[in-house]
Amino acid sequence: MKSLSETDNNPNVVLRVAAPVPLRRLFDYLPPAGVTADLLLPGCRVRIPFGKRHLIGVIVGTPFESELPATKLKRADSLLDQEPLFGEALFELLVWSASYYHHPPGEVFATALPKLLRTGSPACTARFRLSAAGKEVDPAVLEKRAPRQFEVWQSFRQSEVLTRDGATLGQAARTRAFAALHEKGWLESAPARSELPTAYSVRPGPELNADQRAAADTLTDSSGSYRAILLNGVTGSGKTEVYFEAIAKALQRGEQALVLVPEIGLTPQLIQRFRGRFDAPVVAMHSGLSDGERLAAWRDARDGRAAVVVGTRSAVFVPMVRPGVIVVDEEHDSSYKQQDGFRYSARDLAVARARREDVPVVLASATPSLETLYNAQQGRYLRVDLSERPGSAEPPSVRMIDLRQHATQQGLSTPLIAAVREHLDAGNQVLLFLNRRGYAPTLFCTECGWVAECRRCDARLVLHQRRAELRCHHCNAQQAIPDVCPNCDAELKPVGQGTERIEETLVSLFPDTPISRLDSDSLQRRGELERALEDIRVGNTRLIVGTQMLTKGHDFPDLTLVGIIDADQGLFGTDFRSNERLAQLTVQVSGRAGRAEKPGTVLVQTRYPEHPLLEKLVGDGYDAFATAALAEREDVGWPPQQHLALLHAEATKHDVVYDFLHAARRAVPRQTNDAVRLLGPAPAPMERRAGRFRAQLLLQSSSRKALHSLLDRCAVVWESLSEARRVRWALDVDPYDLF
DNA sequence: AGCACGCCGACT
DNA sequence: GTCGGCGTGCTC
Repeated sequence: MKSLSETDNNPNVVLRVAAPVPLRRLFDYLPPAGVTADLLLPGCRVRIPFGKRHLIGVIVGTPFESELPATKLKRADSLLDQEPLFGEALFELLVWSASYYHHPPGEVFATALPKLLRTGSPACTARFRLSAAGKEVDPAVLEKRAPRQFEVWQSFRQSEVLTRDGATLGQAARTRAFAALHEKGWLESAPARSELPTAYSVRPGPELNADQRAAADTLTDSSGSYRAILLNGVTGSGKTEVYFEAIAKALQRGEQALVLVPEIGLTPQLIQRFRGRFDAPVVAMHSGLSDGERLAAWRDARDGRAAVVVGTRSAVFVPMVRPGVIVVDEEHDSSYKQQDGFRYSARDLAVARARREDVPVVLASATPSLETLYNAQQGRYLRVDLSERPGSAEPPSVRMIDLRQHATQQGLSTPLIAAVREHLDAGNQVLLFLNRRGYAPTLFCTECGWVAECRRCDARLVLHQRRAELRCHHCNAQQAIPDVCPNCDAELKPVGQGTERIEETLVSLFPDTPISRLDSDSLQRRGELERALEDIRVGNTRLIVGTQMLTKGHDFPDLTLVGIIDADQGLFGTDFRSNERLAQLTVQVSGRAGRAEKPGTVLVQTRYPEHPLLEKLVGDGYDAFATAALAEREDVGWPPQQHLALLHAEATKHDVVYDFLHAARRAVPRQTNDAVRLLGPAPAPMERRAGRFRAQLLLQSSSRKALHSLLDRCAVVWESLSEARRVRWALDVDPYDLF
């Protein structure tokens, strides 16, 4: 029998690996054959045998021994990286997020990595140069025999060291020629480049007004160490210019900037704006990238080739050699919360990352989330306000229209119609906002009361006149519009209004006015939104109706009137966040109204003008609304003062959902104190959706610590319940909504 | 999650 | 007689 030291060159090291499986534990392995312990660094990928298959996991630790007997340990297949994929701060953030969100660590790492890295692509851009043999090649012969190879060979001779994509020629030809040269041994690997620029170049920015200057100075004063800053500025106050200033300062020190933007905010125009301001490489990371593009952007960020990374939610996990500042634009936007799988908040993780990287983080919004306002109130974030609207004298005047007092025509009240006419006659533009697509939300039988309902959801089918169909907005099912009531053959009537119907009404009321509807139905193809916005910008479109798509976007130069067609949807929503969302939408849409010489007007239609939160919002503005809303949240025990976690489950069979949730509740140990309240199991606000029954168990606590210590103990138990196998379940820490 | 094993129903 | 349904166990 051979001694241990002969069979194993590092007997004392065990690899603790996060494997990409939905299990809340780590797996121990022996190091791959022939790999010395000093190469096995946390953050490197390893290929591992796992049951009958082979997976790629991430090393999270290298303890001296495993809790398991050595005989149980398998040997890892191979080490994929020579250096960790993440910097120390980012690595720690990932480990911490797995525990904070009580999510399987392997899935957390998998979420943080581009697909190609999950499947084994090299993390470093391989670099090559001509080998000794390659230099000996007779150019004339090669040129004659293989002109393509010659061309690639030439480019290597000129620049000495190149990446695979550095040579000339088109992609396919280049790859083939490259492979041929490599095959012949004429190319060899070159060492990785390590030098970083000491500064990225920046163009001079526009002149800032006093307000902006002061804000920008506060931001730049915070550079070099962690600080969370709420940059609160009304629409048009020039927030972007202010954080651009902070980015510029970072770039000048040779530091990178990470900018998170909402999903719909990352437009080519925005990227252009960044490229215009910074004369340094700007890379975009969003869902539209191919796998290859995504990996390239990831590598550029990690190696410091990218000075600025602008990305959506998942970009919060992009490694950067030398981060200098993190910005979260429109921090209140709900797209920062991932709603499936690893349910993280990119905004919250941006703050957590900034702390670990020891850099400032800027949360920018005209309508900050109540969480962020609360954090500012508590002194955890520094609040910086931008009150001025540069070049614009006055904020728009906001008034309510009491729908109980006025006649309406398809949802448009007489005073609203009169105001629209007045503003159009004055040569201005008008925008009407309604967060409901389609023609009518209900198709109703006038005789028997039948309504068209989705077979797979607890929801009504929405009538889409233009497409001549009934459509479910929750599962996307569609069907033909029946001519008569399927129940009693009587006439069917559309009830209520969607944007399509408002557009129709406007066409009949204002036949000579160019009208445009902006929602996801009217803008199916790429580029249509851009064209529609351009038509508005140059003034071809005078009257606009649309959904929340209108909250973001361009300047509408002649827009002087904004109408909120139905504020009541958000007033009594099932969700604790619905009034916050209503306020944010209203303020964001209203922000489009009014420019320098043309003050704006906002009209809000409601049946509840005396609703206290609406009154605050309309009368005193967003801040006053937020103060009142925060007080209300405190009274009822919702976030941000208290903390929530939601155990959500769904399945095609009703009973298995509740069986699981009851078992989960029973598995919660009796608390010594009742620091955590358990609510449910209760049906989700829409119990049946896309053919599945959905229910949830809500955990609520005033103590984050108590909530998390309960989850620490319970998550692994829930995971192992036999009932858990029959449902799709998810644990959502800090849920955004209670769907 | 994925993959194996094991135990009961309608089929060549 | 077997092909295959999904309940259950396991993954270092």
